[in-house]
Amino acid sequence: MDAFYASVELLRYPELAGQPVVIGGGRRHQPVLLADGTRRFAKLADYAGRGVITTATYAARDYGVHSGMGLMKAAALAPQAVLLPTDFDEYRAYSRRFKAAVAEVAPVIEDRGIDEIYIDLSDLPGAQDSVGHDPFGGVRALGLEIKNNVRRATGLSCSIGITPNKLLAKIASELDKPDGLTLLARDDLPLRIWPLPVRRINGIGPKAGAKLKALGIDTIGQLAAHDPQDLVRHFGPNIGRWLHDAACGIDDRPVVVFSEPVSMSRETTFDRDLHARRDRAELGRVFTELAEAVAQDLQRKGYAGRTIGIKLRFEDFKTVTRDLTLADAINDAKAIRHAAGLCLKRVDLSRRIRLLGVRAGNLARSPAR
DNA sequence: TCTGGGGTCCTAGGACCC
DNA sequence: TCTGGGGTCCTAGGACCC
Repeated sequence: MDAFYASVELLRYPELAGQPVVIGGGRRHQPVLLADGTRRFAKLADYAGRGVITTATYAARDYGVHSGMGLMKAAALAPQAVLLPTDFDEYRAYSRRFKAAVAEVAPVIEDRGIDEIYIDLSDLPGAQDSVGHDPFGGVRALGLEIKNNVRRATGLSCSIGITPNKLLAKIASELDKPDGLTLLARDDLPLRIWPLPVRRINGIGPKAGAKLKALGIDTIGQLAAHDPQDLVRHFGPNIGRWLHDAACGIDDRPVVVFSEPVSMSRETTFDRDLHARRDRAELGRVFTELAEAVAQDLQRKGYAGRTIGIKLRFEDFKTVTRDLTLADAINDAKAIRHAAGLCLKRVDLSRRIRLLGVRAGNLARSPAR
């Protein structure tokens, strides 16, 4: 989906169309409905806190702001941009709608979070057809049908890449954003994929990107031309081989239509860093709330966790985790809080705490309450 | 003006067992 | 006193993604 959260907000506030809009932060900057029927929106410049951008409209991105950027930093770049609070319930509702609209056309879908999916078109009637002189006319028609269905159901645009595998589809879907439809065959690799920077490969993040750059590898083509043995030397056998395969467009991962969850967690960043002793009461209260939230999530979805863990981030941004595996899976708030408390005892709390989280892993199905 | 929240997967060392 | 090879489970941290 294109700029998903921002696009959903534009449906609600159409007067913001074309303007730089940024989504992020807490509840404190709701739009206010004025007596004359217009709305007053918060500006990025008004923000104070530790939030980050979850999504920015394309107009806002022109100012150099992007998702993940701290709102205070973004305010320096685009002070007049409109700031809206994140409304996950609304985005989840639109997420369900767009996925249902796709499923009407192509039901083999892999969920990749709230605004992304992989679709397997290979067994769909017409997928292999050519239309006129276009050998890929069949899949192009399918792509257009999916886009139309999504727009009809949600009013939103999406971008689609149709290729022989998931790796290439992900890259192709981003080549023509927004409202794109990009078709790519194996033969297109040298011309369309190899000139792109290695970071476009899903799975090459900041660390691997920097390491490749240090080796003189900037583009996917350079990665494909590089000696695989040398990549194995620098990245280990698994990542080394994967890097080279990916650059050559090789990817045989199937579209996975269902997978069991592995863990469920809740975490929160405090408005100010808390001290284990001086802020003991507040810390304890939040800790209990997080345990209760995890318990609720588990119960609502019908799971219990045998491993309970905590996460702390300190004022210097160093992050530690501790976990504890029990004899039996639990999803009761009191039991989770107790196990998490045992974990907390194993952490040195001399630094001030920025973030606290509670996690349940090793999940097993449990009757929903 | 530093850096959210919810996830997955991988690695590596140690305990423990046969 | 010094020593095998294979396996599983647990814990902690880190890279990466949406």
